[in-house]
Amino acid sequence: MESMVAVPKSLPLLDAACCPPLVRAPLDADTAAELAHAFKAIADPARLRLLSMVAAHDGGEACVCDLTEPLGLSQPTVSHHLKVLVDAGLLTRDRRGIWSYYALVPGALDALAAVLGSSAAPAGVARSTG
Amino acid sequence: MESMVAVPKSLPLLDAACCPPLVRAPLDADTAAELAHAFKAIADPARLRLLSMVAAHDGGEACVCDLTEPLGLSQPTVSHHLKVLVDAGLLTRDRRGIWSYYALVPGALDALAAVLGSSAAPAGVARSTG
DNA sequence: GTGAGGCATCGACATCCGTCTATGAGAGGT
DNA sequence: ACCTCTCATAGACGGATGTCGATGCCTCAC
Repeated sequence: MESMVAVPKSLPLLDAACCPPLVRAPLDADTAAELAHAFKAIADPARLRLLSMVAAHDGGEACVCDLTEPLGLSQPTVSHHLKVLVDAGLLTRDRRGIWSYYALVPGALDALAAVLGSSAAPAGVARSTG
Repeated sequence: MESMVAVPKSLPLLDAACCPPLVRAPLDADTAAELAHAFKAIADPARLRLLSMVAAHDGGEACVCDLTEPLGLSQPTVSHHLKVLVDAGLLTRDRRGIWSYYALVPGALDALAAVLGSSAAPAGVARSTG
């Protein structure tokens, strides 16, 4: 059983947790599990580099062939990491011809940042005297 | 678990990466590894709950005895997770009497959030002189 | 139709990680 | 001095994770 593919949904937890950072109130077990799942997606050197490489690439998108060499990992491994990021709702996949172009999901990283930061939240998020 | 002694200090990587989020330029392997190490610390349900419970606790600090029961994990496991968070520079430990009080490191989570947020780098994260 | 190129999936392997029980180290009270 | 209480550490175990090579699928060119 592919235990890791059990996340077809995007990031509902971020919608629910966009405003109250985890420093405001204790997290329940379920919310913590979903948040941890999202953070696990970015808690890997290869995936962090993939995110930054995709974001910094020309046009804001990149195909696997653009990422394999600079990352120094095999093509299947890169595809695996990209799949994890897509499943986590952080990347989108757009297949054009024989190439798969990956791009950042706008606001996804910001949503994660909003959970962590009490003051680094995007505009509009209330900021209390914490 | 001392084999991961690569991060004995606070979060130097965050000082270096506070301004340029990962979406600005591709991360080098070394920076990515350090960032991943920091995110791994919070990429766990138990540790996320610990962070929130400590932050929301009376006085902004809590001892192990306050955290074990609501977390539903054994005391050694809780101590293990707290150690990971302390090693990651996210918590401080203050031993008073027979109790160990843990508290959030101010700005630590904000620094991590700043790495993620692209447009969430607003009028500058308040970085008190540390 | 046939071949070639790019990518996803499969299966396997080594390692890491979270959890437990058992035990050791300090501090405080009687 | 002794006991109790709190916490940290040690050792062990099962499951999750990152990586690879091999293979299959799909698209395009000829």
